[in-house]
Amino acid sequence: MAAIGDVARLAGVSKATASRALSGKGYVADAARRRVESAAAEIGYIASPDAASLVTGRTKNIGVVIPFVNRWFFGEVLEGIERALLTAGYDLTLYNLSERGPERTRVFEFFLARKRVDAVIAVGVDLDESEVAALERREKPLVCLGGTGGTSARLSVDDRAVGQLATEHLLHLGHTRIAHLAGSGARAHPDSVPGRRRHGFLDAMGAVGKVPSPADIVETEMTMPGGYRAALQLLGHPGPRPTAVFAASDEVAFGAMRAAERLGIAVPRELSVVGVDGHEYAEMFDLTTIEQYPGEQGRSAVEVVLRLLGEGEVADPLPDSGAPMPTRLVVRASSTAAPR
Amino acid sequence: MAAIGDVARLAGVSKATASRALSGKGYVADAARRRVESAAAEIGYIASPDAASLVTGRTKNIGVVIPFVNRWFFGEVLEGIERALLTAGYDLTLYNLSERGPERTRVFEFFLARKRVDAVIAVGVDLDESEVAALERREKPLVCLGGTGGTSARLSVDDRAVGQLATEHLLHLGHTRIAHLAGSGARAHPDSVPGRRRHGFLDAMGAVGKVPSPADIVETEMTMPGGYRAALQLLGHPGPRPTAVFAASDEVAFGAMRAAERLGIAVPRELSVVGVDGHEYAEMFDLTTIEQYPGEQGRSAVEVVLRLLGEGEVADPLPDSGAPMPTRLVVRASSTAAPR
DNA sequence: GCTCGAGCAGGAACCGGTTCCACATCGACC
DNA sequence: GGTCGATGTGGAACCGGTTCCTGCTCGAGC
Repeated sequence: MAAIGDVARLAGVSKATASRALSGKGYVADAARRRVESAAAEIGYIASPDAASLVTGRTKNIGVVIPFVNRWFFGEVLEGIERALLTAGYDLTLYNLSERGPERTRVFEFFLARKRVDAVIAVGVDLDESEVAALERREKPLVCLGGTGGTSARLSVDDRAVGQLATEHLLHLGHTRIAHLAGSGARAHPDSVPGRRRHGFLDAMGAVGKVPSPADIVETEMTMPGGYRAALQLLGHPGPRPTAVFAASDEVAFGAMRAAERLGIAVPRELSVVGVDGHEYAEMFDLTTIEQYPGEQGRSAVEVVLRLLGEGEVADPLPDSGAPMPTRLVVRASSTAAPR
Repeated sequence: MAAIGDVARLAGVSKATASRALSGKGYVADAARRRVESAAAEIGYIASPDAASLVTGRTKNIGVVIPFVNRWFFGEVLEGIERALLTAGYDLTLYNLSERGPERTRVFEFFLARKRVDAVIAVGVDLDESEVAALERREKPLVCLGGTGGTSARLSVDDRAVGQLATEHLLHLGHTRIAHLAGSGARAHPDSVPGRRRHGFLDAMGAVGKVPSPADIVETEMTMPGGYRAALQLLGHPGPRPTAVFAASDEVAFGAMRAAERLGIAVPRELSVVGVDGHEYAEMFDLTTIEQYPGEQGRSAVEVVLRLLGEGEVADPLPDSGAPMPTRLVVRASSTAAPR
């Protein structure tokens, strides 16, 4: 394989000059630069990132830790991150981790601690102190998107407000008994995403003097089958039922709609359903939802990471770092309506 | 940051011995090995992969090219690959590429051609010669999972047989007019996955002397909304309709079922639907499907890659390299039934 | 005419490992 | 007792870049 020494020799300059010519840093005469460039092209020279990393300490590679790739929100975030990194000339190393365990420890202590990545983006991960410490010890910038833990840069939507808004929408329609299909751990971890959404739900209910019965808050895995099972449990028994459901995600909402159909409950005539995400299927299911823009969120996370690494114009204004990411309520009449 | 020289000094040995002790290669006295190990632990030494790669030429990093992360099949494959690589101590660098274009060229010519990855796994990508050549030039092993192009290692299910089996199932039930919701490009690219499934469909129909009318084969994006729109087009008009549909994927099938519901067509009484994939939602939707096991497929791809890289026991028998990956027909009575 | 700094180029050190080679020791075997 | 192979160790070269430092040229300014 061609090395930079070969290019230099062919161009009749030293390695130092060839390096400067190709990287564009430092003084190089135009003529020399052109000779180096054409020499490089001629022998198909491609620089070894390893050698460069070794001396510069930069790898142009970002580690991304994400618990699922196959849930819509996470998949979209990942795609957004990937695209943004690629256009910035960065690689993305993927670590697909969910539950705590030896594997997860190994990734933080070993894989991420090596010199391989310049920084880490953690999406929807609840980090504990030791994990954050492992990164800090190696001075790796960390950007968190959703999830909890990690002190430095953090991006997220205001999940409490999201839960509140969704619930208020149902209240405005005149519903009085509203149930919540919450994500698992919502009660146990009030700071987690499901916890915050549940909190918003309770706030909105409390504001109009309602205290939901415990049976009207069901926790479930945030997937379609999870929503399906939870909704069967919530709606499947005889006797009075809630007339509206706030589902912690669109996928849960789809499952709930499917369960309602199975139970012969008409949506929205007998049951209103609202979700969260702006899932690409929401339109097809005619689901009222609070959209968030995961692809954009991923892109923003990359922006912040690059800024932390000192890339891009220093003059670039920081993106309102504190402010929550945008969301939008999208009402679709065939999933939410006034109660009978 | 601690370097191997520091470890060596602390242990009272040379760099060479420290390196041998830590890598386990070459002769090292037990006592020395223990001293080196405890010295390394004491100062929290972690080897720099860049330095090691520079001299060994191995990066312990595999590039994965995949067109979508947010479709079930691809997400599962990706998860399977990730897990298998992680346990083998490899990193995974993700390239999320679909359409041909300058970006895709850039990835093959530049990102993948550098020394950063030891090998490439391409999932569901139709590679052209120049792309394959770019990898061969750099002597990077390439394993393909689905998709077309690329001569070396290739894993896939027998998609023609899958299409045939699905269709035969419907024929056995007594259906005579069967439609096919095909993936886009099925007709134009007979070697692609959708093309092969369509081929199997036509074969099965042909074997009983039927030639489907062109209107009964609709091509669509292989997603739920795609299946929905295609099914509306197929079933939405007045007049006689097909009594069964073979959908090119489960997601398409879900969309079709949703469309049927919207049109007031009862499944399976008036319309049988069969899909392909074994999607995690298939059980909930009670969908008859031909399961394949994308997670397993990803794992197998990793196995092959590692073997090509000379990892693992040389004695390991090759996994029946030529044979197609397994599939299984799962009949669920509430999506397929005999016609009225 | 001299000084000074900008522009340009090359030699050499260096990043942090791995590996080749030379050398030393020691027990076994003839 | 001498030869041989297995075992163990260290010095030094090397992988392929980047960057520091030195030195040269040349035009501008005094």
